[in-house]
Amino acid sequence: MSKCEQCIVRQFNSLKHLSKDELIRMSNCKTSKTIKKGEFLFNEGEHINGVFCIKDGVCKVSKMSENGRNQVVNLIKKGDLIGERSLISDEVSNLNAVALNDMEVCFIPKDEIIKDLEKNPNFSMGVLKNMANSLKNADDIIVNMAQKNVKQRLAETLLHLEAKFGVNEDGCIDIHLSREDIANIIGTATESAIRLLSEFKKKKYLAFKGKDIQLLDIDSLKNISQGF
Amino acid sequence: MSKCEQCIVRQFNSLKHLSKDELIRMSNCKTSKTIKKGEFLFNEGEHINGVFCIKDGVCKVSKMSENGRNQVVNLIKKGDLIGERSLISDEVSNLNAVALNDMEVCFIPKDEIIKDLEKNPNFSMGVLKNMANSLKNADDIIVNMAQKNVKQRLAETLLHLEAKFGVNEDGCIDIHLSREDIANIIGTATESAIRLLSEFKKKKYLAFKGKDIQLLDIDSLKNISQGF
DNA sequence: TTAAAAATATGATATTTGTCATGTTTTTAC
DNA sequence: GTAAAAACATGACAAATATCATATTTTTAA
Repeated sequence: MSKCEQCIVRQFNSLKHLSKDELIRMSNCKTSKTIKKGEFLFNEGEHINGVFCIKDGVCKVSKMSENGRNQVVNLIKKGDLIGERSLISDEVSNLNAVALNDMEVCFIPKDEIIKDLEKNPNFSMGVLKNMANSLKNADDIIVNMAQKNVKQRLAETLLHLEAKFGVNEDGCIDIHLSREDIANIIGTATESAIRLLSEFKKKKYLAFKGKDIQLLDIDSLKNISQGF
Repeated sequence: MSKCEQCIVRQFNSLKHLSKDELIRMSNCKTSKTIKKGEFLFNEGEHINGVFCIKDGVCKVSKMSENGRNQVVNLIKKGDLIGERSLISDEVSNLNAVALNDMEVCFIPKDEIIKDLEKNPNFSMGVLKNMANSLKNADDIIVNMAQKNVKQRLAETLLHLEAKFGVNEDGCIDIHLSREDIANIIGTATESAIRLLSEFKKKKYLAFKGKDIQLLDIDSLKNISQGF
């Protein structure tokens, strides 16, 4: 089993604040898992009791609305931690997480990390900073959901996805999402998302390569996202 | 000037984890302020550099959307802390806060609190728990904004307001919000909010007393909020 | 490879919501 | 107390979006 103290992935999240000793202890109690595309990391209503550190792959974090539709609230990628909230509150998860492609993750049990959180102020400040940042993002998303129309949100989301996942050798946004996933991110019907993507394609703001999306006219998309 | 160690308000927020010594030091560097209805606690783009502890009154926390409309993301009341994020990141505020009625607040400078955060694990865990909770709420709001229609969101918001602020001697929700405020919470046009409130009134789900709102048929409102 | 299933696409239509106009009521400031 | 401003209210209409139907393409699994 790989060793946390030698793992580069931890450099990208709050685990970078842990000392070598703390990492060695963590290594001894963590478990590594492979999660296949489409499988769950965890489900709404489950006790997570630990933190997942994503070594590779991407998962979507979503929640069922009372209307019976699924809303994607976050995409988590290599280097991210997920489940930090389970460390802090004893409640069951309010979200579920599904792998969008094959993933390599490590699971670190809650009990182990809690000690570090209490003894290592650098680490707890790191976790706090991370949460503060997530909270700020969440506020921005709330404002966008509440105040922007579907077209604006689609443009915004496409720009955001390209910024977060970069482009592959084809120039396409380097993550494969179904049209339904995209609709569930922006909070609209799948048909509406498809229609608007077609419109954007017709206007040459983007192109489809296979099912992936290449952004062609960033400026226009920015303008649309801002309501011009 | 009143003393933090004798102030009951702190029992309602993470400051309850501070020791007597820490509170005495805090007392010596805090400032008390009276904020009149309609005045700002802070504005988008400002460096806050500290935390406000609300001794009395209510403020709305909002953010301008790129569309030029105001979105209320939170209501903060007696006992709450606001500005915790400023402790953790050095960025300017992304939100602004306006008093909805006359307020009594204490301002505690960042430098003072940072020390406690690093030295008192109970306190930092308390702040973490608080943030974790806010984050969970934010996720719920995102899902509601994205998946519920305006009528559902209005019903949901009315129930939420009554749960948070209780009812006064008239049986009305004990907070005065303008129709515009309500519209800015649910993310709709003021006219739409007014129209739906009138509809709810006509159907006897609620009544107006003066400008305040009394919920009459909680069950129906719950059903509406859930899409029935 | 091939049939079945899932995803994508698009039209037609109904519903929801926003916008503009206008009038009334309430609040504010002098 | 009164005039002006703000808040509330409602109608008419336009725009945005959801829903349902159906066809095509792509993916999956045997």
